[in-house]
Amino acid sequence: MSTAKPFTRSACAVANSLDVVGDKWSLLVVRDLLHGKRTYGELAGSMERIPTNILADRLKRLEAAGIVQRTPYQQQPVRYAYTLTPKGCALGDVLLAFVRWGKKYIPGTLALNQGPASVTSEEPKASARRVRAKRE
Amino acid sequence: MSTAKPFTRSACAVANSLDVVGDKWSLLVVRDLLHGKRTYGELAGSMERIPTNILADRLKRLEAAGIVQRTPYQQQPVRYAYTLTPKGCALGDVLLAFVRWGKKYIPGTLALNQGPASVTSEEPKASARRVRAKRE
DNA sequence: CGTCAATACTTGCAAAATGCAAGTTACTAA
DNA sequence: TTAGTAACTTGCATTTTGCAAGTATTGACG
Repeated sequence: MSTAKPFTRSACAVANSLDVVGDKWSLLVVRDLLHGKRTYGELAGSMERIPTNILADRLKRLEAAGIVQRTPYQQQPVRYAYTLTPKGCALGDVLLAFVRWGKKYIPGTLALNQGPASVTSEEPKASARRVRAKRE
Repeated sequence: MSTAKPFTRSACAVANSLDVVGDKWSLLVVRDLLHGKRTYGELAGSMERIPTNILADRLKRLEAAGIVQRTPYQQQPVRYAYTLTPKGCALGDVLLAFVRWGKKYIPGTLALNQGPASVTSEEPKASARRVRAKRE
């Protein structure tokens, strides 16, 4: 029978979660995505200065894991917007736990507007939009 | 003025939390400590087979971060027991968030008795105790 | 006394991940 | 044609991981 046991280490939920987002950058990308950032440039520029090759790699992994979704928002020069899937949004609880713990036990740290309001639907304004505004 | 800004990346609570426990093993050690494991051998043997050098390193880091506490429980051959500080216990909420997320979104995973009951005060029985049992 | 066994770590070294800088591709405005 | 922006990719040096084996301490056994 198909025993279906692709677990790297064990069946522990914690261990397997860490195999997906247990590194120093993945959850920061998810955090920024929750905050409303959507393009590669926004993620690369605004964060804690994640190296661009790491960002590209994390986005690929997170997409493969079904946590982020990549959709083209423009055709001519194909540009992609990254958004969280329900699975990715659910990581907000983990983020929130980290925020609470960090704020309480690491003096000086603070939460950057961890509100659910920032996940509203806006278009990737400015940047690439500016281009075709003049054309018509 | 003493601006006190020892932050590696930013003042974000998430980023700083990840700088402390944002790797694949640290939280698993905390998990096992929450489950009642206390000695180096128990941690090394029972887990998802953490390499022993990594375990030693993580215990040092977690101790330096004020998350675990190392206390001798025996003098002759000095043996240490590792326990969680309040700061370390508080990571239980983060673990719990991971468990919930993992169980929901990673099929097949499960929580290993994540009960707070296991943190009661027992002695590091067996192991080193067996030795002097025969003496009397 | 010599050897074995157990606990708790270290050390060596190959393999993988990370981080910085620079390059590439696509396309458009001037 | 030149310059500029967005989105990546590539090279390479440094760091971290992981596996295996070794070390140190002490009691047990013969």
